Amino acid sequence: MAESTRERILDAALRAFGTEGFAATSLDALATELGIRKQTILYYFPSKQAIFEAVVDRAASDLVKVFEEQAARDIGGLDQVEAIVKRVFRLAVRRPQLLGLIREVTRPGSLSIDRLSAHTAPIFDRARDFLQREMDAGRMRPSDPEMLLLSLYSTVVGVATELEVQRAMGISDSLRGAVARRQELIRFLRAALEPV
Amino acid sequence: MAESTRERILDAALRAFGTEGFAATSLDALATELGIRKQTILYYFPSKQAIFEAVVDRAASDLVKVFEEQAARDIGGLDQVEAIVKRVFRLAVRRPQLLGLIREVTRPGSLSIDRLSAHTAPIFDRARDFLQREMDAGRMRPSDPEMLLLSLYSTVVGVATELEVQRAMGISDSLRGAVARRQELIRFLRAALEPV
DNA sequence: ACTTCTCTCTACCAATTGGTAGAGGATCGT
DNA sequence: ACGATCCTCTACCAATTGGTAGAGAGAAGT
Repeated sequence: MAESTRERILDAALRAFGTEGFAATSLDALATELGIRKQTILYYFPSKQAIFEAVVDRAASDLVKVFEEQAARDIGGLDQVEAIVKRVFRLAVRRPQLLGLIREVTRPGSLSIDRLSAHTAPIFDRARDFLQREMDAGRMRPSDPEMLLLSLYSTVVGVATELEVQRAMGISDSLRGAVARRQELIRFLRAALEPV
Repeated sequence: MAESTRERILDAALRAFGTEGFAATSLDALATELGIRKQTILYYFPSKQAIFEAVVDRAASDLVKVFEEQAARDIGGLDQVEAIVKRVFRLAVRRPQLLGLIREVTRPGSLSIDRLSAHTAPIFDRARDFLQREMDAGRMRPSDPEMLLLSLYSTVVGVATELEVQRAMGISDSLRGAVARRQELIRFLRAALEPV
C-alpha cells in the first residue's frame, strides 16, 4: 500500500480543516471523501479534536522544516529574508491548505494554539535573533525586531494566502500571478528593510 | 426601547460570526445569549445565511464609512496612508469582531465574498488610483499599485487582527501594546513607501 | 367590540453531529 | 489448526442542528 489509512486520513483532514475550518468539517464527509466509514476514522483517532491536533502537529513540523532548511544555510541580510519568503510562497502554492490551517489555529478561541506555538516558538526566537543581529551589523534598518517580525509574518502570510481578497481586487490567481505577487512582495519588503 | 430586537440580533451575530465563525455559531446559542427564543431570530431573518449576509452588509458599510471619511479629507502622501492605518487600528481595537468577520468572509469557499466585494470594490479602486497618483507625483516609491495595495492590506489587517499570533510570539496585547504595534507598523510602511 | 398587525412564544421535525459497542474478516506467529 | 492482533465494518445512540407551523399576547386603527 502506497499510503497507510492513517496517513490518508491526516491528508484529507488537513485539506478539510485548512479550507472549510474545524467546525465546518464533519467526520462523515471526511470518511465519504476517503471512501471509508466514519468509524474507521475513529479507530485511528479517539476524537475529532484529536485528529485536528495530529494535523496541527504534522503541519507545524512541515512548516518548521522549511524554516530550518533555510536557516541552516544562512546567507545573511536581505537575501536570507528573500529566500525564506520564496520558500513560504512555494509552500503556499503547493500546499495552500497548510497555511490555511495556520489561520484556523490562530483564530481567537482555538484550542490548539499552544500546540502550534510549542513547535514554532524556537523558530520565532531564532528569527528575532537573526533580525537583531542583522540590524546591529547595519545590514538592516534598525527597529523593534519583534514588531518587525509581526509585520513580516502578517504581510507574507497575507499575500500568500488571501486568494479571495485578491480575486475580489481583480488580481489574477494563476501561477504566473503568484510569481508576480511574490516579486512585488519582495520588492516591498526590501524597501522596508534596507538600511538608510 | 434603546435598541430594537433586530439590531440586538445583528450585534450578537456579528460578534459570534466574527470570532467563532459561521459554522461554529448556532442559532440556539445566539438566542440564549440574547435571552430570547431561536424562533424570534427566525422571525426577523428567514435563515442563518440571511443573518450572515445582513451582518456582512452592515459590517461592510461600517468599514467603507471609515475609509470614505478619511478619503474626504485627502491630506495626501504618506500622511494619508498613516491616517487610514490609524483609523483601521482604532476600529480593530474598538470592534475586533468586525475585522474578524472580514476574515471569515474572505475564507475560501465563503458564499458572501461577492456581497462584501460589492461594497468594497469602489474603495479599492479609489485606493489604487490614489497610490498611482502619489507615485506619479513622486511622493511615493513607484511600484505596481494593485500589488502594493494587497501588501498593505495584508500587513495592516494582519498586524491589527492576529492577536493570537502576537500572544504566541510573546507580544503584549494590551491597549498600550496596540499603540506600539501601530507605531511600529507605520514606521514599517513609511520605510517601504518613501520615495528614494 | 372587532379586526389587523407586530411580535414572541411553545411544540415539533427531519437531518446531521460526534461518538460507542461490538461483529467479522484478514493476516500473522505458533 | 488456532488464537491474537489489526483493521474495517454494521448498527445504534443521544444531542444538536436549522427550520416549519401555528398559538397567543398586545397595541392600534376602525
